[in-house]
Amino acid sequence: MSRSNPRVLAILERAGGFASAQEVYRLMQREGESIGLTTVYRSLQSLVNDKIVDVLRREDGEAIYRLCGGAHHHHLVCKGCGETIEIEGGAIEKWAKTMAQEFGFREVGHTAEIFGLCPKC
Amino acid sequence: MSRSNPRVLAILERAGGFASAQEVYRLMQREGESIGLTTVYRSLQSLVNDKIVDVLRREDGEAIYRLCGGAHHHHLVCKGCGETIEIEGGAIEKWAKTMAQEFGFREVGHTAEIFGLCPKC
DNA sequence: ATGGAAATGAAAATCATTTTCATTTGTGCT
DNA sequence: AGCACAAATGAAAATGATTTTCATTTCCAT
Ligand SMILES: [Zn+2]
Ligand SMILES: [Zn+2]
Ligand SMILES: [Zn+2]
Ligand SMILES: [Zn+2]
Repeated sequence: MSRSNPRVLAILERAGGFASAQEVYRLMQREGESIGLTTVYRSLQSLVNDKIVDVLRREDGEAIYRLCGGAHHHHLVCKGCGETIEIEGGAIEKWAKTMAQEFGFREVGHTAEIFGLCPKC
Repeated sequence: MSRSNPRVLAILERAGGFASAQEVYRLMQREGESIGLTTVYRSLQSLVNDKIVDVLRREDGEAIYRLCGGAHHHHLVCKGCGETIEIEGGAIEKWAKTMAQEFGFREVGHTAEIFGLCPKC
């Protein structure tokens, strides 16, 4: 699971930072790269494990993979063109901690995304 | 899409407030209710349209349906037993608005969930 | 060069969800 | 009651993403 990773990663970059497994596969085909769909899935999974890419879900449930800096952060996503901006959690970091504490939850994590239309769309 | 809705809704209540379509179906079977899987899907969809239930995604992408009060709110979910607590967004609401504004986004919405282990788990 | 481990990919298997379509049910009218 | 027509239902097939299987290929160390 090593020779393919860089190739998949390169495509993901060229795709604008995010794409589904199927899309990565189609893109690679179109560019004449030789790779199997299975390997695309495996590479993406491996990149997720290494925390090099981030995975989340489209509305329809399809997983999309996204290049991602290492530190904890959140996203501002354009519903129109898909552009993704990494943003700081700011106030919600504390909010999440406080809420969890209030109800006695342990091993807490959180997700938070903002979506809308970017200036261009 | 009317005779089934109340039955599906009743099951969802008895299930603790949330379940996937497949789970609702299995539960109804087990309780001797006569209903088709297709109808379960359709009823849930209809309940979502009427904003009586809320739909979101499990980690694995399966859609789960959840009884839900009408007002805007967020959730604190137990990874162990699935218990869900509705909570206020508090600081998040302003955070989302501010962030969106800063980048010139319009028609903004947001999602935020906290997950962890509840006191019982 | 040789053997074994890791990586690959085609094809089959899974699984949730949607679509199709024929049948059943409900409702209003005569 | 008898009839007509629309809405609701559900079984079975289709779809589509993801995973599993398994035989083959590629690496790498000896
Ligand atoms: Zn945009
Ligand atoms: Zn955060
Ligand atoms: Zn719990
Ligand atoms: Zn909110």
